[in-house]
Amino acid sequence: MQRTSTRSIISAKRAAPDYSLEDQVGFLLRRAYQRASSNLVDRIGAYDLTAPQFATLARLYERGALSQNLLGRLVAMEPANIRDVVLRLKKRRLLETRRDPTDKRLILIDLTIAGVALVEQLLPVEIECTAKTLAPLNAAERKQLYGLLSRLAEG
Amino acid sequence: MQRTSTRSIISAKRAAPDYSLEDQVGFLLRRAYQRASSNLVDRIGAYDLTAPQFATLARLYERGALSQNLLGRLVAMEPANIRDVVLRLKKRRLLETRRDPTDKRLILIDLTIAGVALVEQLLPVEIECTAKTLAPLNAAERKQLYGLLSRLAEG
DNA sequence: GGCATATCGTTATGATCATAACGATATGCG
DNA sequence: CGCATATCGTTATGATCATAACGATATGCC
Repeated sequence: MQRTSTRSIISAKRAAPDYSLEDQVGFLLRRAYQRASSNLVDRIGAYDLTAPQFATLARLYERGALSQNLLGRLVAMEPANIRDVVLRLKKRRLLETRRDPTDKRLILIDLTIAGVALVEQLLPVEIECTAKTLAPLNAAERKQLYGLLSRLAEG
Repeated sequence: MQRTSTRSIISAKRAAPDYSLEDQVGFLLRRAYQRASSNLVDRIGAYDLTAPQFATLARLYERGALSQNLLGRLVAMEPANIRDVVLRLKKRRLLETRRDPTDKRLILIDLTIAGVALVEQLLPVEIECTAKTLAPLNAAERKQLYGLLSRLAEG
């Protein structure tokens, strides 16, 4: 028999008619991202680089010098966050910063020679990691996934 | 004229033959997750709940009392992380904890009455948020996406 | 020129995340 | 029983994240 209690422990399972956590895109996306990150860190973690850090370096490699804010937008990071990433990479001398002479608000950021070398070394590794993450999918499915995710991200 | 310098600023754009950041699943997943989270926080942020917090509450609602570690596994969080989430939700009296009498290692966690009420209030909101995130996709595409993401997450 | 507005970078706060090391408790098996 | 092994929760460290508030600098427009 269940005794009446002032405590509020309620341990019954409940059925939510139309709801399941597994049906929420956010939850699926979070887990898939965990998997992708894990695959990447397994391979480039030895270089003490995280996925966002490598994305930052790769963007600079592709685009050349960029202002901090623009760089942030191009790797989907808020100003406060890209700042921290830049500081860490700068401390490791993978990139350098200088003031824009014509617009004193801007901090121009660019890879150092060491940064370029590291990116070039890790580009093929990153490609392998993506392949590993996508291993469960065939070519057609990968293409589908990319299209669907791009449309989601753009809203 | 470019003067020879000991500094290593290199601002040339570079073409990486087989690489594009946009082609890396991890990057796409990160941005899609940002979008999904943003949609959720827009709606349930007023309740001061984050997506992982709500996932935790929803899992407890669905399953009833769970040990902290098992709860963490069921919402894809490491022991150290689920601990912090539980502490925050406990402080707000949305869940309660007690020791398992037969296994002293375990902390059993369950929703309070207030927690149950909040979950029931927010379940339909969460469903709306998922719908909003999925808005760019039609029914068939949503089903595709779910299948693909599930296979990715499971590896 | 001068002022309203916008952009850039910074600071502060708080919540996720992953990882490694650790003590406490259970469990399996000889 | 006794010990090796496994599991649970904790602690510590460091990296992402988002948000809000703020000063400094540019820009647009009168």
